Amino acid sequence: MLAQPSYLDALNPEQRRAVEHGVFSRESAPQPAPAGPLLVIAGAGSGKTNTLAHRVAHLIVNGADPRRILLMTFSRRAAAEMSRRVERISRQVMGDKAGIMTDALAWAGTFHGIGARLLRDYAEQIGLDPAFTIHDREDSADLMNLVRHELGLSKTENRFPTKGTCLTIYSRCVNAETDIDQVLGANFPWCAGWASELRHLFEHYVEAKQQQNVLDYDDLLAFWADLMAEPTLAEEIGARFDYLLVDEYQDTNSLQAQILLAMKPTGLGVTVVGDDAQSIYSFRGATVRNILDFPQRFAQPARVVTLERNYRSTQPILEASNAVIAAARERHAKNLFTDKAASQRAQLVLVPDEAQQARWVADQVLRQREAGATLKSQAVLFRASHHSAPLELELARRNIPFVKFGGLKFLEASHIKDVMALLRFAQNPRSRMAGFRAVQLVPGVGAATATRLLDAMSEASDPHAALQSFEPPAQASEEWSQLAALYARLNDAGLAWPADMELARSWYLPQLERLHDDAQVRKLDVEQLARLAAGYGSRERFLTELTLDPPEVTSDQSGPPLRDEDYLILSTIHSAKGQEWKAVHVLNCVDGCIPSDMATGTSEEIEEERRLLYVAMTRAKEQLHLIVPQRFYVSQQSGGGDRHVYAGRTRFITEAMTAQFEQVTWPAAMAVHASERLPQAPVMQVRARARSLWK
DNA sequence: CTGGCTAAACTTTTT
DNA sequence: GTTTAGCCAG
Repeated sequence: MLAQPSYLDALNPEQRRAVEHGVFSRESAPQPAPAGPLLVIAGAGSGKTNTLAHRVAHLIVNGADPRRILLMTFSRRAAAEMSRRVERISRQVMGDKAGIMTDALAWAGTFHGIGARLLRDYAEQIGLDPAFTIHDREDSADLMNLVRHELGLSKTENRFPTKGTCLTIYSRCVNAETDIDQVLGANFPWCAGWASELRHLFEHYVEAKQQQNVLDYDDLLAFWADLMAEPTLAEEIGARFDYLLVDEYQDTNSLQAQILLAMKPTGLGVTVVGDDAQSIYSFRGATVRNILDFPQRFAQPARVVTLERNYRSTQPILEASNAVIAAARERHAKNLFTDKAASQRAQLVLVPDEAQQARWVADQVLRQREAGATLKSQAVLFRASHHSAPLELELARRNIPFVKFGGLKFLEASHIKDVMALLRFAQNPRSRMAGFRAVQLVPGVGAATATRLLDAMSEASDPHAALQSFEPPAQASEEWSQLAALYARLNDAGLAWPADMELARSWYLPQLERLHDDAQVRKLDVEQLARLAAGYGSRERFLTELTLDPPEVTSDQSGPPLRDEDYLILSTIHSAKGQEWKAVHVLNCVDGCIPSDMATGTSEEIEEERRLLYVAMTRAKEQLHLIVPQRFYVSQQSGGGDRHVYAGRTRFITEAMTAQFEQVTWPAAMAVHASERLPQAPVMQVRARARSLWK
């Protein structure tokens, strides 16, 4: 007989209720049928990840089959963290056997990643070729651009929306399951005049994807939903899992909710966890209605457990954060409380400009380290990736190591995309996007020759043979034959990954030298990619998983710091979700940055920006600094040249709320000066400009 | 037809 | 500051 399991002792009563919901402690498997649906509303820092991990571990310890647990998280990073914790908890009870059990927790990943796996399994049954490759956002945008050109939409009299905007609109329609007119009206009013052209464009975009046997991110969800719309398949797939758990449910969209319901129509075995106050992905179609309406989606309504005890932050930090979110227009009452008393309030730091902000942060970070805090226990958060640019310079100047999350990714560098295109084209010869990029690497081959080749390949029953027999222009023939030889070898069934990568790399390096002045730096990235490749089992897995879960760190630096080295964390607020640090610095807490001047169109957008600030603030355990640079250097405005503008403190911290903060002015000498100069209302001109772009 | 050039437009958050 | 459309010489 199992004793009262001690791993549950550390949980508070609400957490415990969530963990134990419907789980019967018994010595041996199997568990009885899973219980009804469970919704956990988990406030910031309330031990959400820990609770979910305990629930999974508790299920496994009590006989649930880990191979039949589907665990969906927001990123693969979160999935890995969850698996790690589940194993640690299980180990307390099961000893070494726990490792084997949790290794079997094979279905942990993102909605998109799980979708890709299921679609490959069931491809043939829904008319897909299982060799499909997956387009990342850039590939999707490029394909959209191609179609846009083919339809003559790039030279309309009034400017047609850019490829990125088109893709965003398309994606929104798919993810929110909404008609294009509605999406345009609600989110892209300046494009409303283009509705019929866009519809036409999307029709051809979908056609192009299908011809090329590629799926974009949206397809992974949409086709999964389609798969579940077929009753026999839905039955079969749903029955593969006893338990279905979803983290960060507030950031799922209606398509994801539909998939969830189709997987488990009764709600038996379903657990979702989230916090409506931390919903920050509506730009991606996420809707907070998913979590609010969840209890009523099933015949047997979900049990709701609310976690309000905060284990992360000190009382003053929590009070300041609560004050910010209390001003939200719509708020689902939750009162976070903590035992962690502290005398130090959150700081509101006034600095003259962004350069001084960078200096202040660097000083502060070093001071904390002197006081014993590692760099890794500190983070600098910001709204937009480029906000950290001056700080990155300052850190580099002072030799303070850092790692940046969010923003431009490793995979977006052109030389990395080149290598990926070479491999993707080998994997999927129907992919015009990959082929178009890959073959133009041959000197003397441009867009016209590439198109001629791709046309020949798409008409041929054997595209590989068509490539081999293609006749390039005379001046390219010698280099071409080398590329053709490369593809002959890449298609050899006997080739064992990662040998493909080696072949592609050795063919590509001479091209790299020819194309780029800074070939040496780029070469290091290509080598990094080759090292990464060795960690995957096959070419298909490498391409799929890298696309769905790209390395998060930028590679501009001389390479990511070594694992055991100490480094400061720089992150966009979005990428900071679910994380926590001892000390948090939030850059640019001014109107125009938070809220972003790109997101002040509707009150919904503004509310989301407020939640974004709340998410940033609630990452802090002991120290929180919101920095307010007063002067910005703005360049290239339509109105006339570069100039300085004065920015006001973010509107989300009202005058009344400033009592929650210790106000600091730096350097001290500017204190008097600053209070005279600080305008009450925001005066950044960029907002008007941004709006006028679309008028 | 390719590839180098200039002029002009654009600039959030991410699976 | 960065990407893209368009032009033109070879």
